[in-house]
Amino acid sequence: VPASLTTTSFALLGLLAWNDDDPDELTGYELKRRADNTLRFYWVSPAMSQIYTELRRLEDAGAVAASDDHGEGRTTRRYRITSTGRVSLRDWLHQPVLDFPVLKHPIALRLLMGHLMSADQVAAMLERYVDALGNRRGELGAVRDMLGDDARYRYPAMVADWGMTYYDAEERITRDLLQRVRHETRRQPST
Amino acid sequence: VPASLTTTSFALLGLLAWNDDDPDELTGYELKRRADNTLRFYWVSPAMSQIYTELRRLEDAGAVAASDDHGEGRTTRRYRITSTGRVSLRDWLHQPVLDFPVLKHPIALRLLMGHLMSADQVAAMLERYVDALGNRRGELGAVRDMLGDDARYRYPAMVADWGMTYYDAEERITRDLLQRVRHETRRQPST
DNA sequence: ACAGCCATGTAACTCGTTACATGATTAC
DNA sequence: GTAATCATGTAACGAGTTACATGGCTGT
Repeated sequence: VPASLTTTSFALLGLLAWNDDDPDELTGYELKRRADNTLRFYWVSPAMSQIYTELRRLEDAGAVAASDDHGEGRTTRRYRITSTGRVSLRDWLHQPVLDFPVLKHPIALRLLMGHLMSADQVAAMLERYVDALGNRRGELGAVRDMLGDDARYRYPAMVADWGMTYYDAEERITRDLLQRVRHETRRQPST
Repeated sequence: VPASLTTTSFALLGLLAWNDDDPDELTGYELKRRADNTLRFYWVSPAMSQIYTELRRLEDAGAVAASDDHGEGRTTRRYRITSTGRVSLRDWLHQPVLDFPVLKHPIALRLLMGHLMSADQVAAMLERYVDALGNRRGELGAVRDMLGDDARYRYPAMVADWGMTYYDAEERITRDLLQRVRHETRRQPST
């Protein structure tokens, strides 16, 4: 018995609390897409199977309510947040944040062992990372554009801006490192 | 049977490959401290129990060799990287990096649901985060100072510089957000 | 004498993943 | 007709955590 809700549970619950007035009724599938547009950049976008598992847990906790939709043939379940769910979510938000952000940075990790690679290899790795950053930044930019300046999406927009600034900073740092690596290559040609 | 080595395995193996000439012989405990000074900031510093588990796995894979140290009374095991280990580590570094960095950012996550909090609460959260960032930045700064400009620690120093720049950028962004939240508070006093 | 650090390990458990299985609906 | 997308779930597994257990060594 999993007992209590995790941060990921609350993250998903938060996605169902987007609108105060006209509450969303989402399928697991739709919730996954919403997670891909938001959670992915600052947390984790859980696998589909995990989404369904969490929804079941949230339902057991009374935080969401499901309604089966026996349309024609296919049955879909739509979930909405309950008032109980809103209360727990607010309670959770009221608690002081204990954990510092965790970064799992495979490029930084490898750069730590740069002395085991050739300078060219390090440079190639960093260049590929700059490309990947550009892509990511583009994806987040698209999300940001979708949010517009609608007052309802003020906070999601703020977080998206945060993310974009972060990616910009990251690109700058990486380009600097690239120069540093290339510079030292020139001075000490071979490794 | 766990089969193959993970990124964390290679991260720890990399910590044992610090010096090419005079190879380190570390206990699990010492390895943990080294991880706390480096891996913690860009990857994860595994729990003690995990360190011992990984060392056993690396030993099974022939990547490290252990020597029992029956001093007086207490027996300690010291691990050093083997030539096989160096080869696997190099092989691993030669592979293209497939994964984009993963960020688990509890503050950004909560900010996403800012509309469920009072502006004061959001501001307080961000202020606490700025403090925490300062602490972290200080810790990393101490590590950076220890590395100095020794050519042997060039790459670790580069990564530490990266991290410090990152924390600086993060603090700037957070302060901006803080202003944005306070600004909108003035315009729309209560929530 | 006692706290705090050094040192090693096992056991239970949780989170989340991939792989598997199934099938309806929609667009071309 | 067939590929892509929508939709929902189960099963096996892996990585890593916390809790537990044990004990030596060091400084005050």
